[in-house]
Amino acid sequence: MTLPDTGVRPPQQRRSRESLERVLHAGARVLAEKGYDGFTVAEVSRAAKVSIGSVYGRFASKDALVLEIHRRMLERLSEPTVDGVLAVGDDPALDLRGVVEGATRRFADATNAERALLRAFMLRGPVDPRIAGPGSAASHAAGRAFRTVVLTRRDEIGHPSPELAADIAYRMTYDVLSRHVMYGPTFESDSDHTWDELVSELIEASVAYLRHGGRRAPIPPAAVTRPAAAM
Amino acid sequence: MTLPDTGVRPPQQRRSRESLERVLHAGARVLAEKGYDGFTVAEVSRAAKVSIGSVYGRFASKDALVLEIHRRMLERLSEPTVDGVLAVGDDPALDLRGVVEGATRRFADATNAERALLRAFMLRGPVDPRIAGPGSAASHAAGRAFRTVVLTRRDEIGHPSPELAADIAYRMTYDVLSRHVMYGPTFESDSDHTWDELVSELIEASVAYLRHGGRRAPIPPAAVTRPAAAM
Amino acid sequence: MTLPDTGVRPPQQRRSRESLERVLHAGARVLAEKGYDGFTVAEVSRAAKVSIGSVYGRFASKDALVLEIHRRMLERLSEPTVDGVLAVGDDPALDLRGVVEGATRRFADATNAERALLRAFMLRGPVDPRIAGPGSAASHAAGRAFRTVVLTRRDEIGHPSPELAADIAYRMTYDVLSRHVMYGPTFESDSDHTWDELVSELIEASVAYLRHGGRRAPIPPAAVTRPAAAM
Amino acid sequence: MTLPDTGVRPPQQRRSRESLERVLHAGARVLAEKGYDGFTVAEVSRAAKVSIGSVYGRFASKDALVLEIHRRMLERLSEPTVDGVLAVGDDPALDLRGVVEGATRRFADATNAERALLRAFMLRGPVDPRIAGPGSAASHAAGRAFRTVVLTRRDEIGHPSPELAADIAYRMTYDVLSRHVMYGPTFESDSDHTWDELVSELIEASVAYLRHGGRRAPIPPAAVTRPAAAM
DNA sequence: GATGAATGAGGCTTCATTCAT
DNA sequence: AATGAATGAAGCCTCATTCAT
Repeated sequence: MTLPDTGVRPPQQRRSRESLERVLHAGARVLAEKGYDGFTVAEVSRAAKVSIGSVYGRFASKDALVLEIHRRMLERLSEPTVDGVLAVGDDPALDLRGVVEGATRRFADATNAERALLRAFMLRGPVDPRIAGPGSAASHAAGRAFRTVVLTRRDEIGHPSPELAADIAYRMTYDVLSRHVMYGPTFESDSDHTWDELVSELIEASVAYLRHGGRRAPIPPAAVTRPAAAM
Repeated sequence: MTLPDTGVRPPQQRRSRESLERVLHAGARVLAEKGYDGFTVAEVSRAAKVSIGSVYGRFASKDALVLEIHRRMLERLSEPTVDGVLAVGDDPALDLRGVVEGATRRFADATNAERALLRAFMLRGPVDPRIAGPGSAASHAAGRAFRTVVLTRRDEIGHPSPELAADIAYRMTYDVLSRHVMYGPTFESDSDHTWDELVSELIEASVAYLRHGGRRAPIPPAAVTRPAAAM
Repeated sequence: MTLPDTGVRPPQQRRSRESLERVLHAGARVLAEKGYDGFTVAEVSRAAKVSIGSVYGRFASKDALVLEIHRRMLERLSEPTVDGVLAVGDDPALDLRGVVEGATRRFADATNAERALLRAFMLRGPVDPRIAGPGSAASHAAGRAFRTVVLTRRDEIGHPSPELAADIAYRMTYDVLSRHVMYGPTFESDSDHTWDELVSELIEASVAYLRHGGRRAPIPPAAVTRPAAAM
Repeated sequence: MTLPDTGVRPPQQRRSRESLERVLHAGARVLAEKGYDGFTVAEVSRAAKVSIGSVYGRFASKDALVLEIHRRMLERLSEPTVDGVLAVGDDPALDLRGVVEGATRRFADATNAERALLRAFMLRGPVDPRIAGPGSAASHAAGRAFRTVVLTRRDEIGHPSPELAADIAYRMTYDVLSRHVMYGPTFESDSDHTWDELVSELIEASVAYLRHGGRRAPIPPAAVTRPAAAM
């Protein structure tokens, strides 16, 4: 995944590299704490203890700074997530539940690690395609990895279209966790699940859906629904 | 659910009431078409063909206008959704799949009907608690209805905590559909499902999860996983 | 000559028209007194005793204001000049000197009337084609009028190419007077001629050049130079 | 002609002198290519491949650099022009036309050689007296030389005030050529004369004006104006 | 009441100049 | 001396809100 140029002015001295990092960290902090609306150049310059001119010495514009913060966050996030998820598939001891659990937890951990920044960018994405584009690309990559891993246990999948099911399972996971990041634990529903509970149940839901999801014509619903009752 | 005062100045005359409605509709249109960033008082006044002064004659502030548009959207959305969802539970012919399908489709239809406005408010919510509060309350109400209905088919639920499962199923539905509304069909994953496909699979996933989700100690995973194989 | 849209926002109330004029006059004053460099929106707003926002209520941008001031100056200048110059040609009593004198004086008077503003715009033209374009067009129109009038006395013109000579005569007049406007009376040369002296001599020079300018092979220079001496 | 101190810091070492020259040349290039607006210290430092600090090591301020570039341009321009023009007067074989032609061509060549820089400074002069002053002085010197030479052929001058006529002729030449330099060939008038054509016609105009210009009392205007008609 | 003009704080950006390294 | 990073005043522009008509 190639990320676009974000208008960063390459530093030539040590002092300048330090200040560039100071600005980036301060910017991320401001973004995380005050959101995109509170992210003004003056505020960043204050937080970084650097003059406004200095910010512009490193970044072509406010947008360039935002995009670079975003780019770096994705860099921290994307490759490790993809690699981590793919690695799960390599353990032959794991059944479908095992790989779903592994992949989901890796993904959830990565997401959780960048909660605060992700929140700001997820709210900005729909307004700015330069955020949405790379963000979406990173999610696509993670989704491909998730599907790849899940489909290695294809024989355990009962859903008539394993590809579709794997995709939907990824979306459910991505969307529930994203929403948790954006709005907190109790927005949609008043029961306050911890992040770990949420993750655990998403795993359960994915596994159940992959195994049993999708209406299959030949099997009468009742039979599918209550196999245990038949025993 | 009590909604807070939103700073609307009660109109005294018929002409006033008409102009108030014009402003509200134009405001909703602007919000839907140009997003929160494009929602300026001047733009609304233009769209409503009403003077800026008149807007302030009806609403104490720009925020008051936004909140009132939000309040009305929730009004259109909330009660019908809750009632619709609850009504599903009253049909004794429906099994668990039936009620999940009915409840999910009612909810999805309602959400879809307000896509454009919802999009703007969902992006605003995390920044403004006066949006998030009522929005969350409305979602809570819908969630309660969903759970209530689903739990009427409690005997079909295999998940060890039916309440938890019903809550999670609602969240999955809410979050996947919300994200679709906010970011479009291909943000998280590159396969482009239609709204209806998405809804159908969410139903499948919810049903599978409710029936089979949740690890239960006594039952060895393999047995649960592949009952069909035993046949 | 059609002038381009300059980004003026049409006023709808009397109050607003007044303020528009106030801004335009103040802007012209600032431009005349402090030059283009001193022409800041804040300065204009101060001079017009109007808020900065008000300026932007009338004009889309600082540039739009400048262009409108320019447009109006050209409007005051161009048509009257062209008409005045052309009218000179209609007097049958005038010989070549007469029409050159009339045309030159009309032109000079018009130029002199807008000295201060012309100065600012002449310095801005080379940097901004939106100034140079209409300015040049206005000069072209005046030049055409000048040539038209002069060429009605074609039989008095000794220059082998009357069209060329008329054009050059116009340029000399335009350029000397423009430079006087831009730099004052003593820039190029230390003798300090009044505007009227300058105009008178430009007339003399034009007449002499039209009558006797251009080397013609058959006529020996001496003969051309001093016909009077032959008498 | 004494030129003022321009704030140049005298270089002590060879390396310094070289860098000073680099800055001056780069500055002139930037001024010529991007105009005064594009002339920023950062741009010059880039063009000169010298640090900003070094620029300030050589010149007290941006203005000091500009003034020094100006001073040097005048140095290249002024003396050679004056000497060249004066030399023309020494050739006894030349009549009035001859000296006017010689002086004008020397002057035009010199002007043309510095077109690009002259353009920038001519636009700056009216704003900055430290540019206008020396520039004017140089022009005065050239004007004096021009008049001196022309007046050596005083007996061929028909104008009642030869001094005035010589001065005006110089102004016409200076102003037409300057304007050409500043605005290009077609600003005032749409016919596009080459530089050489322009120079040739300026010579014709000057000669004609010197010989025949100026109304003389004894000769009745009508007689002068329309001798042909009398025949 | 209705209109839309007026206000001005606050946001982004540039660039001459200073100064630590 | 040389480097280029740091500084901050000053410029342009937007927009929520007020207020004269």
